[in-house]
Amino acid sequence: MKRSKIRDLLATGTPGDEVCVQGWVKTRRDSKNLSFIQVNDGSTLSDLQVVAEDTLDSYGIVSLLTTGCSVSITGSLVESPGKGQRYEVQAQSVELLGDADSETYPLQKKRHTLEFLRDIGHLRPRTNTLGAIARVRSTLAYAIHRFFQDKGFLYVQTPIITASDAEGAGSMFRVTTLPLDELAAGKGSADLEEDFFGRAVNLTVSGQLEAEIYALALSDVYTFGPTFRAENSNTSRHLAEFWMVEPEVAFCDLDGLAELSEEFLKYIFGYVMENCPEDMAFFDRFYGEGTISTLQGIVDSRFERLTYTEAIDLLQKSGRSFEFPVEWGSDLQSEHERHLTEVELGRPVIVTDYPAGIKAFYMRLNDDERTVAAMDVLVPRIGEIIGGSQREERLDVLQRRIGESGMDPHRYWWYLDLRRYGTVPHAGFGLGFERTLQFVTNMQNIRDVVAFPRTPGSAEF
RNA sequence: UCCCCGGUAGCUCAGCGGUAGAGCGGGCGGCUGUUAACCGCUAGGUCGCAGGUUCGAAUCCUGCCCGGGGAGCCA
Repeated sequence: MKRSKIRDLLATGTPGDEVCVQGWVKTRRDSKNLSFIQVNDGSTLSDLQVVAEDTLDSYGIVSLLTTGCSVSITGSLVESPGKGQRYEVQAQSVELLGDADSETYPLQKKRHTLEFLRDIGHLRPRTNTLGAIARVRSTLAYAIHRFFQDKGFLYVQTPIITASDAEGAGSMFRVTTLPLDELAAGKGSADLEEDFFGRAVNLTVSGQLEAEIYALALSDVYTFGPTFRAENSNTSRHLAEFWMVEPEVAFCDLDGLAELSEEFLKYIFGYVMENCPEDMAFFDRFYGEGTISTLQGIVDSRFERLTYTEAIDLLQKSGRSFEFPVEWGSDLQSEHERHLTEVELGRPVIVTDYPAGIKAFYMRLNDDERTVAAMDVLVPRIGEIIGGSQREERLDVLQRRIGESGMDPHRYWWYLDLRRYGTVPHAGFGLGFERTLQFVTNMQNIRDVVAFPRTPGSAEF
């Protein structure tokens, strides 16, 4: 008999159907002449309740089932007389596929802390929380592709190994085939020309520069791939390996980019709420009431627009004392960002036109020569969720900005060529995928919204 | 990297100088169309590691390791 997913059975099954379900036992409860087996197969948050009567040939097997066992069960789908579920399966046969010794199996039929679950990364996707995250994460990724594909954006795969030191954004992971053990032991000297690529290369910290190449040929593109930062940062919002979404749009200015980012966020949040209602209700219930209403509020609101200068003004007039001073020319701290979006406005805000001195060289210089056409999208509870800018498309200005940043223009020869030949106004932004997922699910620690977190000193699974 | 908090049974924690504890989970038994089931019994520990102080250290001190929260950096 063909196996059915529990999700499909609960959604479209009809009483009387002969079905086969396969999955993992969550719990088992015995009654006088029967046993209730909660089975989950990951297709949905809900368990399926299987009722096994002691007249079954395989009842001997049933009495051995413990949390974590994998099973294959055939029976008939019936309306459940009990509370808590509409349907259940009246078992005809129960097969044990894989045992799980209850003395040693780490997952118990009780709630575990997220910290403990991180230590058993190979088993934690079997929990309600990590399962829900996996489903929402997959749906969110799909929503992102769908949004851009529907708009005619091309999905481009930018390199993971790269020689371009994009924007000097922190430490990079070096990629090499040189014999590090021997070199460390003092045998021989490191010769870069002997290295695999004949030069120093690293794992990418951003696909933006390469995405610009394709935007300046195919108009609208986006990347969605892994990104690496070797920063020694130990926080609930940082990973050494994370995924980033980076649209790059030709013939687009800062206003157009702001419009795109607002439409984008509303779309993906709406898509997840519509397609993962059960998982989202779970997060709302167990990880903070208001998770859904906050998201819905964002979808329904009009994002506020503020220039950086106006934002500074607003913060200074707020009369509130901050740990870090508010003054024109220094970057907004997360306490400032959260005050703006949560207290002052109560909805998402797009802050634009930051001082040139605190932003990257490639951001387009405004006519006032003091600010650049940069934007951050700030949302309640998280702060910055998107950072982007209109790019500097004027060759002479870009050359000057590279020089002022103390960088070597020769290393950016191809980036400058894009301005030398057929340059056009263009703009793009970067969205941290895991941070977005954190925001959607209300998970407090980024290590719980990625399957296999890479953080300083930790890469077990 | 800096600041703060923590590491005791499988899990969550109490104990904070004088013989190692609870709840949950596990095992066994009872009861029951149950659903975080319920009731009883029971097993289970290098008190993170290494030094030190003390008659005596889970408890006090030092160093290290690991985890969490915050900061910086950012996405």
